[in-house]
Amino acid sequence: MNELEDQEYSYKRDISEGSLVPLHHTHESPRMANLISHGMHSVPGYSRMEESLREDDYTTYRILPQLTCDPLPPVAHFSSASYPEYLLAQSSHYQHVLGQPYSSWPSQEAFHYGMSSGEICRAVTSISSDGADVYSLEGYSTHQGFRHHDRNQPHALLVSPHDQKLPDDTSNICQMLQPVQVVCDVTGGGQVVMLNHCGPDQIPHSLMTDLNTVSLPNPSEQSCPTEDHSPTGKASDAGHSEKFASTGLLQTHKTSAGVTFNLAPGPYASQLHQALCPTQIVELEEEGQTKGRRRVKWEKSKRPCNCTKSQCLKLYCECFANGDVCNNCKCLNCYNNTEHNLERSQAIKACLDRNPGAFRPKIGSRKQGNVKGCHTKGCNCKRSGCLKNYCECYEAKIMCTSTCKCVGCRNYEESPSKKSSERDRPDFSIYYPTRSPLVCITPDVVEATCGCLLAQAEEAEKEGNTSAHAERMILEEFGQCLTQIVRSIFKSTSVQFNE
DNA sequence: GAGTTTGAAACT
DNA sequence: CAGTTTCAAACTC
Repeated sequence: MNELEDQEYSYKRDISEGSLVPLHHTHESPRMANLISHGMHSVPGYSRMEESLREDDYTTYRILPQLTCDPLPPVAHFSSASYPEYLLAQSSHYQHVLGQPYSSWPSQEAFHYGMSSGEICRAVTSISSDGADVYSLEGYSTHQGFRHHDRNQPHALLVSPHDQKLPDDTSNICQMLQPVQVVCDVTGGGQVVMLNHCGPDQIPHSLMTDLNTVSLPNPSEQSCPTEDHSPTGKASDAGHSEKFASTGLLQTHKTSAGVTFNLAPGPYASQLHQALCPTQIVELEEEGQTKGRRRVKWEKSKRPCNCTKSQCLKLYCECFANGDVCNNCKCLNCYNNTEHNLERSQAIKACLDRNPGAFRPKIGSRKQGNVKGCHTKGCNCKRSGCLKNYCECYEAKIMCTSTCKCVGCRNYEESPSKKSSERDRPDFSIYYPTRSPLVCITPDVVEATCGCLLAQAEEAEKEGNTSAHAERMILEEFGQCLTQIVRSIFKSTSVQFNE
């Protein structure tokens, strides 16, 4: 088997215990109580809930998948992202080699439940009372048994001590210790992201119907000489936790029973979730099947960077900004790889210190009427008219909005310049978000109008036009601005506007 | 492919 | 927070 084949992953069709869905209930949690009262049978694929232990005021519930009789629905799908490497600063899972079922699976595969997991999500979030939208829970388990650890650590979950058993039989790899992280986004329609530290061998086949992933790093770049391939993966995970803890991105906790678990702080969990947005997901090509295994090939679509001075450790680097390690790039002196984990982690931390939302997608979630969402910060273009790819809004195929601070913007609905631009642009028909209607002439509108006029004056000057021609251009621009303002006002009041 | 332009990110 | 510098992508020739 060559190295390329080593990159391919095989997936076992069957596991006896399935993926983990840690749920927790405290007596203070009416949401969980409500969930229980309505029965967890509504959770697809999970039909049996057991009360496993009772300690202090807390009760741990365990949901065991019954894959044989309650398969997960066909809509279920996973996606994965490489961003979690930021969270856990581990070497890549892409080193996993077929035929070594006990080799560690040191990095994280982010498995995103696109299934109707609202119930699961609500259950998970019910452990916390801090009102956050995104929760990140991490621990180790074979039997899905997490329990609340500390009242002061609402996110902290601990695995039951009995889950530390390791298998005697190599064929029974699902009995292995299964480190799992659950990220739950309440605002995302009840999405649950599970980060399996273990190999995809342990993913139920029924969950593999629509598997997506991000780019596959080159094994040579991903290799980590210090990586531990011990059968249990415990040493690796512990090491990774330490590395991670050193970056401040992950807290490592230990139970009285000696069981360790990791906890990613909420903000990073949020970014992790957002890193799973479809824009960063590429196709996974299924190559074929062998007995009980799926063999897949990961396809890379990430655009290579050409950084020369940033060491690919600043947001100038697209790979870094997207949460990817550089792979097949043309960059020089690159540190955005697992060989420079320390530098990379420090750089990530520095970016997050500067801007906690640094790794969040710039294109926010869709809003009313918008097909593709809007730029969260808005652009600041001055000379491109927002009709070139310099403009982040234009590049993302979205209209500029009132959030933008651009000057001389043409990237709005029905802009004459934009119309001609659209003709040269493929797939433009798929986006028709509307510019936020300006229902009155606010100072912002005045400022924007003046900006347009100034831009037009600059353009006239640049073209060496006569003052009369420049004047005419500016007046025409003013007319366009007025037309736009009036049209927006009429549109917002649903009154027909005839030019 | 080299040089220029552009605007985001980083820095002061 | 504003102004300046750095940077890499987009663009032009």
